[in-house]
Amino acid sequence: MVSNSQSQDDHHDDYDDHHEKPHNYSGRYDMGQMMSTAAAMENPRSNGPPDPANDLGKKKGEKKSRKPRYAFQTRSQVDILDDGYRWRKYGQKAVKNNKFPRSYYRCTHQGCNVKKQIQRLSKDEGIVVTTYEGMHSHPIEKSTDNFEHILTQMQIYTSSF
DNA sequence: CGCATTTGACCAGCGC
DNA sequence: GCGCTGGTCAAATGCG
Repeated sequence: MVSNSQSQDDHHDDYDDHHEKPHNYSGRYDMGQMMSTAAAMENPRSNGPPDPANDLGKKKGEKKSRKPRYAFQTRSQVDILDDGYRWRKYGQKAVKNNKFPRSYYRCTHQGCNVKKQIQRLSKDEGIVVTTYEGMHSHPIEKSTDNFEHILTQMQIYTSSF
């Protein structure tokens, strides 16, 4: 898409930075298990015909939207904000209004489909916006006994305010 | 050896 | 109906 060096330099300027503060959560607790059984979620990608006679799939009874999204703005130099969970990067795309790429992370827990995306503000390179999608239904496996980490997070939150 | 990360390509949705 | 963007997956590679 960006490969084409055609029009893509004048429009695209809807820069809405109406980010919510760490205290503003507009959403209800919708367990992100909507796709837990996604084990059957196969991808008819490269291999076109996965199951020609298989028409039972696609039980899209659930709405793919309605996913609570929590955005947090943090002042940090690194985008790798460790919140105590294990994340696996599954993609990276560039944003139109941002010269910095956006990183997509996913929780590596079984049954935990929590997603997280980190993006930097082109306006303020020192600001990192972390958007969490879904909720964790498992304990943190990180050693919380490390006071240094706690202090780090405390500083982050303190800086945020 | 296992896991996490990287890049490219593909699909779906929406706009016009 | 076509084009475009965003988003996700898949395979390969590197590192511990």
